[in-house]
Amino acid sequence: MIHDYSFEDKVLLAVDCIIFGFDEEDLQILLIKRDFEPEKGNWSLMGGFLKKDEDLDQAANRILHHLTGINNVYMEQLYNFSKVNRDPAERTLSVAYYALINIAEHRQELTENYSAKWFKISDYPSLIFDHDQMVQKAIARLRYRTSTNPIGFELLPEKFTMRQLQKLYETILNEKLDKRNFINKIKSLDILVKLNEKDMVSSRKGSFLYKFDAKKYNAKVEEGFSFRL
Amino acid sequence: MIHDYSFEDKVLLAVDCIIFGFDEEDLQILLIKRDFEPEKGNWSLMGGFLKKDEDLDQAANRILHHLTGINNVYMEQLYNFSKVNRDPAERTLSVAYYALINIAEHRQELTENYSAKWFKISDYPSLIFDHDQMVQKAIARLRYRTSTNPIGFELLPEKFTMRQLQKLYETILNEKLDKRNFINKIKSLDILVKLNEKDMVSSRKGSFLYKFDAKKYNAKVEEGFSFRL
DNA sequence: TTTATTAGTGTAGATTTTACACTTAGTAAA
DNA sequence: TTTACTAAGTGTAAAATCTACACTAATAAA
Repeated sequence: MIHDYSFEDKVLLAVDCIIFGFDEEDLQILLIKRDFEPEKGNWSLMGGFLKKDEDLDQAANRILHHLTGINNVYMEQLYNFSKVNRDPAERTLSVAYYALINIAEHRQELTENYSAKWFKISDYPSLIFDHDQMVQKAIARLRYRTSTNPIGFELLPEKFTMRQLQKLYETILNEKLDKRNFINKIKSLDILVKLNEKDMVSSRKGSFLYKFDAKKYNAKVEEGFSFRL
Repeated sequence: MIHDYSFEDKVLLAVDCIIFGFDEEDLQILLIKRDFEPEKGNWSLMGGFLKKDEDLDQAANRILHHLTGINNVYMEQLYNFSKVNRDPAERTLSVAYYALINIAEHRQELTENYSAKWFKISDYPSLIFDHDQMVQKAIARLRYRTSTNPIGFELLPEKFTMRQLQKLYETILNEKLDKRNFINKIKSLDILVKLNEKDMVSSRKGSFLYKFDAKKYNAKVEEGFSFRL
């Protein structure tokens, strides 16, 4: 039984972020080229180290903000990766977080001020250390989470079309969905508001825009409703 | 961009284990009375600190074995708890793991050699630090995991009756299940073997014993089967 | 031999999921 | 202004799954 903490080993704790975006057709992740050794010049998740006066959520937000200028997005802790030699330079553990970004809203700030680059999930370079494993685990978690919570909307503009939403789920779940069945399902959930506004980009006819109604959703949850796609 | 790791803060990393058992009627957790300050004399999860030459899975197994004599059980990393003042004595983070134990098989060694005690999930003392939160999160994860993976069997003896299995799921999911529907569902999964043996304890008639057929399950998974209860 | 107790079994109705094809609205080109 | 083009939008029948429900069977103890 341990009494005196001072005999215990301390470790460096990194926080690495899998940042997801969605752009019309593809689920994407935001990567940076590492500019220091080891693995200098190779692609990497965004990361940093936990400081002693912050918790992990704060660290993840700080790191995301520092490297991208982005604030206030959906983030969730994923897993603590701890293999002894995962970082050849020194013993570090890394707590992975994933974040959901609305690409369109943040494209400017990202490309103007930071050296990050978006890659399609279906075709991204291999990453340093165990970062590939982190991405795979993040995708699995994202699949589960988007099926049980209405967080997919975080990846879309505030106003979106049914086709965008469907395409998003198809991409995340990696399966083709039937248009009518999908719309019927979504409508039956009754957590969207249909706007009197059309998106005219995707077709001549134009398609109606919808918004996620968070207030309605929360009220329904109070009454026992649970989202399930 | 960080270059020299030596300027970064290091932290103490604890590993705490939520150890689940199941005993006829109730889901239980194994707790110990803390015998050092702070919070001496209060009930606590089993924990210890990560050593620099082991990964978290190893640490969790070592701690479990050291405090209970138990080896080779199902364990899964849960979450990394990191609130700055969660341990008033010193800044520590804690990675929670949960374990599934077949109580009957381990009762002897536990009560003979160690000072741990089983408590019903429905009625256990309040715990030190953020350990109550850990337990709640572990229950939620257990609920999800047992619905999507055949790990419930880890909590039962190798040979078990349908009623035991049903009672187990009822307890974990916290809802009453219909006997016939449950059995039909389980049978349709086709991953159990019925033995020519009866358990005569629970009734005069006796009830047939079953075993989980891991080989068959794995073969089915290969072919695209997925467990879902 | 009777009694008491839990094990074990099937089905009809309700609900949910799936598969599937044509019309409409609007733009752009002729 | 007519025509052609493109993606949006809509409903239903069949299949699959889920749910509710009650009696008989086997055995040990009295």
